[in-house]
Amino acid sequence: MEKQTTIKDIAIALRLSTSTVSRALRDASDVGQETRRAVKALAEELDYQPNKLALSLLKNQTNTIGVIIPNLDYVLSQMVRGIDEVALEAGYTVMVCQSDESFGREIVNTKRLLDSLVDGFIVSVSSETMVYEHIKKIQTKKIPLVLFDRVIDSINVPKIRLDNLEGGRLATQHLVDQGYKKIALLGGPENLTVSNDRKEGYLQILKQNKIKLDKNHIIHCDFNQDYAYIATKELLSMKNRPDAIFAISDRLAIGAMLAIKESGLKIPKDIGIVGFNNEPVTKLLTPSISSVEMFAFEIGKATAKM
Amino acid sequence: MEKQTTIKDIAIALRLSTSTVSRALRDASDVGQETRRAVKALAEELDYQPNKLALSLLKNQTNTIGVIIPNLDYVLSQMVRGIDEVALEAGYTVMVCQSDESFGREIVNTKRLLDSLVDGFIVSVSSETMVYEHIKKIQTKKIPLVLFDRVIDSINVPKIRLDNLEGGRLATQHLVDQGYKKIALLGGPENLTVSNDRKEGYLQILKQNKIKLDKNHIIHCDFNQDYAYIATKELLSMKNRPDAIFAISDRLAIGAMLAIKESGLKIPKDIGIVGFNNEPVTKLLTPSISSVEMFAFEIGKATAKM
DNA sequence: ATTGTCCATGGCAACGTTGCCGGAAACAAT
DNA sequence: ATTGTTTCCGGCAACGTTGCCATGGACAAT
Repeated sequence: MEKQTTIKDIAIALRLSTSTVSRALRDASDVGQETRRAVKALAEELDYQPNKLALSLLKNQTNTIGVIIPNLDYVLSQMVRGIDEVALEAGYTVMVCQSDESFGREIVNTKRLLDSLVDGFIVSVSSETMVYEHIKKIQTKKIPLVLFDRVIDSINVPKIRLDNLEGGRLATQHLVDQGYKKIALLGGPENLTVSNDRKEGYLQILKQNKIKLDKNHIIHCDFNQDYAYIATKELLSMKNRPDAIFAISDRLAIGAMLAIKESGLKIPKDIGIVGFNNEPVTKLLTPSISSVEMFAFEIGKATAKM
Repeated sequence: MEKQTTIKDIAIALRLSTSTVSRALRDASDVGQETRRAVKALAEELDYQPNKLALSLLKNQTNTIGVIIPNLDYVLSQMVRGIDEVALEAGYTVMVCQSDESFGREIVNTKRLLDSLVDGFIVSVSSETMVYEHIKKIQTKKIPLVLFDRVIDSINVPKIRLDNLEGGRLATQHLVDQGYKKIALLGGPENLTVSNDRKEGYLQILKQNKIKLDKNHIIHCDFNQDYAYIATKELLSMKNRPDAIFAISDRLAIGAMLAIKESGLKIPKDIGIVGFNNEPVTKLLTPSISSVEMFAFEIGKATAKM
């Protein structure tokens, strides 16, 4: 790392003071025509880049926003892309940290970003996260914070998420419409609002259609394809085997389909399935999982704007 | 954003000098037992966090590494996860920027990161990138740089990539072994080494097996599912229709399969297909695309270590 | 000739931290 | 009593930048 050319270098070369150079560079008033020209020319020649660190220190503002997400699956990637986009335009840079669904990592990440003095936080909590001290800490420091996708109800900040309740209703209704009667739910971790809202929608629709619920047909598992695979195997081996599955995310749906395929059952003849999230690959699946639309990219954009 | 408590605050409260407080906090020598205890206690109480900016300015070191990638598809996500992992352990934070396959964006991003004074760069160039001034600039500033996945041959820096040549050979051989004779290539942009190496492997295997090549069977397209879909349609409508397709990435393979499915042809009876990259969803496809294994995560780790 | 006004520029402090040097106090050795 | 050696601490500069105030010269108005 070579040392950058500084304002001082220019000042010395031109026998000026740093103040004058600073003003000349910023097109401020109170600078002579001639000097201004000279300064700018030399700056150009020496490839002068203002030192952001010094500025940040002075202004106590880093022009950086920290993003903490549990992973980089398709949906979140899209969101991040959206965030990135608006941040770029607004002159901010984003620091993305993955908690990898681990609570400990999430803590470390917030800590890091916190003392990197980011100007704002955008967080989607990990599935392990059940204690929110670290999040609250962000608040007490009065740093802007937005929660997205996975949201914590008990914390009072701007939140962005899908209408998961409605989504859950739609997905379930879709299966009901196709005539399935014993619809199982492949859910996420029980503490996640995303998952619970979708589940609530599912329950509502069952009730509305007077379908009796077999409690064994509700399985909670991690957001993990392999887990879903195992869970589905279990579902399929039940005496009262479900004839349809509502998987709370596409990733889970994929695990489920693998299990179904292996069991020799046919979709949708023997068993129906519906996912959530709308990853593009799902188009491929035979028959296509009817995923609920969700414009992650747009959502990311909206989040970042705040 | 509340103002952080500084070393000065502690100094004043304890009627000490900032130097002493600084030393006490860092467990340096030359500090009395008693003072040290007092300082640490107060620091704890006031929740003191050292200001990284000030430190960075002083040391001219930000403990940050910049990552520029064209997108966040499955493979790159995995790589980023790997990078993230080692960076975390090493006490670095990563700034991920997506160029979105746009040359302009890539330039802006490098510029941003450059004057954020990152300590190192990890770059995978966009598919549009054909001029490398911005990359060279990183070099002239003597900032550590590693190119990965998509690599530029003409630049002399550490590079990390798959053995794409061998990968291309394996994939093609796989199809040959299954008895296909007219193997088409669905390639990426022509300026990308990744793509070209795989293509080279493909050509080698055809030659080795004395399979004559129909030049029309080689199609270059963007790394884009829709484009692959169109290209495949074209392939399928040829007089001399290929009986197998080697898609240079899984994403392209998916596009191709969509087109095939629509045409009513059956895989693998009527037409064979093989992808690259090993996205996990490909397990699902009937029959599974035999993707060449690639441990993106490990690769990301290796990259970051350098 | 004195005063006032304007313009261009320089000087200094500040942001939060550390590194280096100097110095006071306490005590031991001469 | 002088000198030396510790031990603990404060002062100052520096990192690169900007904001504020001071200062000097030129020139016009009195």
